Amino acid sequence: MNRAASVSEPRRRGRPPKDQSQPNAPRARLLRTGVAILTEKGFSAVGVEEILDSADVPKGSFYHYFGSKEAFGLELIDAYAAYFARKLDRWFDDAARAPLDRLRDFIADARSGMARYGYRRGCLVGNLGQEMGALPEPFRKRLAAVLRDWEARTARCLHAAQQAGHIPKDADCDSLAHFFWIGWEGAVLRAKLERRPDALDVFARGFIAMIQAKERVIVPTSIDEYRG
Amino acid sequence: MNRAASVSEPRRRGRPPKDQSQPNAPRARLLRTGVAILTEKGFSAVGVEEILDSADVPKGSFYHYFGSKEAFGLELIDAYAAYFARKLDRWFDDAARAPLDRLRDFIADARSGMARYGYRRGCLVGNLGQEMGALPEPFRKRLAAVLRDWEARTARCLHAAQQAGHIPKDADCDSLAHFFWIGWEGAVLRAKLERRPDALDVFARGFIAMIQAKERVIVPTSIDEYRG
DNA sequence: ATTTGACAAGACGATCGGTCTAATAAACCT
DNA sequence: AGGTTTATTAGACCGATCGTCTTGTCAAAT
Repeated sequence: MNRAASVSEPRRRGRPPKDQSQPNAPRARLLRTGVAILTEKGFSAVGVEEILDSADVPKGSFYHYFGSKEAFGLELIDAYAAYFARKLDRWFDDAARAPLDRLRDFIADARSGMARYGYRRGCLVGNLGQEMGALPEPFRKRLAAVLRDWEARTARCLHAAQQAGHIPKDADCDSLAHFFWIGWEGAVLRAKLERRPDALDVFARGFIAMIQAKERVIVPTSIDEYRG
Repeated sequence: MNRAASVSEPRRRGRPPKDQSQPNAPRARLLRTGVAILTEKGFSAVGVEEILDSADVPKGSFYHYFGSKEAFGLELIDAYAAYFARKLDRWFDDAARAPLDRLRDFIADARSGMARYGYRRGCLVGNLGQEMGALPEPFRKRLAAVLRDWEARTARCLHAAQQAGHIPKDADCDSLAHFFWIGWEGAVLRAKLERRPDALDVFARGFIAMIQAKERVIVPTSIDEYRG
């Protein structure tokens, strides 16, 4: 509707916009740096200028690319969610690996990702979640939706494991995925606080053992009303 | 050594300090409101003035009672830790209840505590943990120590359950307590994000089922090096 | 060359952050 | 009472931050 037929368009006049899809176009740099800084410090603690400086983008440009700090924050969430969804798919859809190994692979990757930055960076979603009280309302829905999306992807992986007979037939994979992300965010938080991976390991081990247990461990809760 | 014989002291000169042990002496009010506001918004997002206003303490007084915002924050952690430790003991040492019921009681209490404020307030420790990158270093050790303390109290309760035969003999209660607090902080975060208690319920149920499982679920990790 | 629109530079003012100094209040002492 | 000592408060201070805006430069189309 709004940008249809961009191909046969009679070519707009004036300076054409930079190809902002280039991975180091200013706009993309701002998003990348923004994610890096906010995963470490959160939203309220960081001023736009710090991001500008770090991304080497002139201050005058910020409000050319983004309408406000809030709008920037929302785009940051989207960018992070997209990046992370790709990552999840990369691990969870790797048909060459057994489903539960895919989960283990993801966990190992996340672990080494935290190690790479000295356990100083956490999860953007978890970070902003904690700040909810100080954040503009639109953030809430967005963050909650992102987590539900990750849970859905995780649940698919668990279903695959179930079909492969690696977790019990009667396990409720959706609830298990929900449990996983509740606890995993806690583990990331803890690892960041302690600057060591122990929490990640403890939670991951516990979870994997738990889903393989013969006895039913998660009582399926009424997912019915579990909607945004 | 330092404040010995305060009874027979020859009475100091000058205006005597207000009795700051009174629960609504300015200093105590500042700590109370500080906890309330920071559990909602975090540290960096909140200015001292907001706390002063809300506590009805004049701005000039702040640096009479506390050396800086940072010093105030540290005291806040202590106050919260003390408050919470009392709460834990109250539930976990209730000899009239079966050990696992004590855990359930604590969970129910925390749940209704969150409900009371519309799921807008989380856990001070979790909140500040997320902000680590933006917080002065001293906070880290303090927060980590608090969590270890809570874990130790929880482990005692689990040991009692073990002795009562309600959880398997070979369960590693320390590791289980560790697992609990990793995930519980995640659940509080999630509940705050979604403004609903579901995450608390899901995690609590899963955990309780898990610790009762006959199969060993948590592989005891090397707790050896697990020191501040 | 000139137009057009994409982008950059950096000042701006309002506001708010944490901190500090000077004033006031409340006891005590002689 | 009048002066001394200490507790508490009022409000100034200065630097930072946020979002905006004016001005300038650049690249392509005409």
